[in-house]
Amino acid sequence: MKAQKKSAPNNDRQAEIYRTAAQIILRKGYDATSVNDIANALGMTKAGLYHYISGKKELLFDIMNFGLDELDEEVAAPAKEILDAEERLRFMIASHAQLVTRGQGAITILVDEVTALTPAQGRKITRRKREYFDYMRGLLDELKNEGRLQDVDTTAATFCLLGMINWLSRWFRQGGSLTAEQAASQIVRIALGGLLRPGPPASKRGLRAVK
Amino acid sequence: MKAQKKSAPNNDRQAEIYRTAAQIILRKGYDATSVNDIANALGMTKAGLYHYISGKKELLFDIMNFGLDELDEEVAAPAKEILDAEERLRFMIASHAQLVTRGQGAITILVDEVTALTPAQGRKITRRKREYFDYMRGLLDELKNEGRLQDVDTTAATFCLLGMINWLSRWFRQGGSLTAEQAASQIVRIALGGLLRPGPPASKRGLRAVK
DNA sequence: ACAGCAACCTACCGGACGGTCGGTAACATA
DNA sequence: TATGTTACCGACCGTCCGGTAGGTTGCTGT
Repeated sequence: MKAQKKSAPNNDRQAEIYRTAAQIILRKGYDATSVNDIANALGMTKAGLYHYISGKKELLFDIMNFGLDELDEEVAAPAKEILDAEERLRFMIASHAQLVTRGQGAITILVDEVTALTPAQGRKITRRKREYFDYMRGLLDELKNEGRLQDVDTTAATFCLLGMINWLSRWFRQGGSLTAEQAASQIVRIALGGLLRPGPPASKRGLRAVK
Repeated sequence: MKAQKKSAPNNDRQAEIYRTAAQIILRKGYDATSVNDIANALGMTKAGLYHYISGKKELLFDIMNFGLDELDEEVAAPAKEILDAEERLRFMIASHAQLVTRGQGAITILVDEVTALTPAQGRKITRRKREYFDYMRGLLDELKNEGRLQDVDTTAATFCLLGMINWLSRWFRQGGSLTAEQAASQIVRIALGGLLRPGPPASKRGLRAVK
C-alpha cells in the first residue's frame, strides 16, 4: 500500500525523524535499535533515511543535543528569572519533571547512552550535562547559605533530585492514575519536604548506620 | 543420580563469571557487550565461556536473578525482622543503597535491561521486581496509616525512593568524596526528611504551577 | 594404565547490522 | 523541453556477533 503524504517539507520531516527515533531508542535502547527500525517506523527504507542523517551515532548525538536544548529553554532559562531561591528550586524540579513525562520530550532521557557516542561527542554531552548539574547544585548551595536547607551534602542531594526526576521516565505512563502535573507535584513535595512528618513519635532520633 | 555433585571449581568459576560479566554489562550495556568481551575479561575465549553458559540471554537472566537474590537476602529478608516501621524503612533504604554501591553487587542495576530478555524471562524478572516494589509500598502504606507519613501518594513515593537509590550507580564512585556509608546515609536523610528545613522563612507560601 | 570428564581451544557458519552506490520519480525553475 | 534538486528506493558490501563443531589438554578415580 502506498501512503500518500503531500505536505512534508524538510524541516518538519527532520523534527519528525528526531521525535520518532527518540521514542524508539527510548523504548528499546540505542544498540538494540537498528537504523532499519527507525526507518520503518517513519515509513521509509534505511537508504531513504540516510538522506537525512549522516550516521547512527550522529543521529543520537543530535537527539541528545535537541533534548538538552529543550532542558535549557524550558527549565534552566526560565528558572534564572525567578528571584526567590526556594521558588526557583521548586520550579526547576516541577518543570524538569514535566518535561520528562511528555512522551515526545522524553528525549532528555537519552542522556544515558553517552557511552554509545564517540569520545569527542561524549565529552560535549557530558559537559552540557555537568553545566546543568552545577547550576542545580549551586542553587542548593545558595539555599544552604541562607540557612534554608537541611544538613545535607549538596552534591549528593543534587544527584538524588535528578535520580527521582529521571526515574520518572521508567514508571510514568500517560493515562495512568497520576497526571503529569500530579506526578511532578509529588516529586516536588517529597524532594523538598521528605516522606516523614516533621514531628515523629519522638522516640528515637539518631541516624543509624547499617551493618 | 542425585548425589552427583558438580565439582567445586565449577561453582567458584561460575560466580566469577557472573561478577565479571555483570561489571562489564553494567559499564557498557548489554547490547554493546559481546560475549567475546566477557570471555576475554575472564582470560578465555568465547567458545571456552560457552562451556559455562548456555546463551547470552540466559547469562543476563541468571545475573539478574543473582542480583535479585542478593536484594532479597540482604535487604528484604532482614528488614522483615524489624518491628518499627520507620526503622524498617530506614534500614531498607540504607542497605539497598549500600548494595548498589558495592561494585560487585552492582548487579542489581541490570534490572534495567529487561527488554533484552525473552518475553518469558522478562515476565519473571518483572514479577520479582514488582514483589519488592509492592513490599516497599506496603511499608509506606503502613506508615501512612500510623499517621507518620506526609500527605504523599505512596506509589509515587516508592518510585522516588527507588529512583534515588538506583541512580546511585550512575554517580557513586569508590574513592570519591563520599564513602558508601555516607552516600547511603545522605539518601536516607533526604528521602525521610526532605531538603528544606521544617520552618522556612515563612514569607511566601504559594505553590506555583509551571507554564 | 587408562577411561572419563571438566575445561578449555581453533576454526568456522549464518545472519544482522551500519553504511554506500547508483539509480528513479516528482516537482520546480527558466 | 532541458536542467537541477529533493526525496526517496533496491541491491549490495564488509564486518562483527552469537553460537556450534570438533578437537586437545590435564586431572582424577579405579
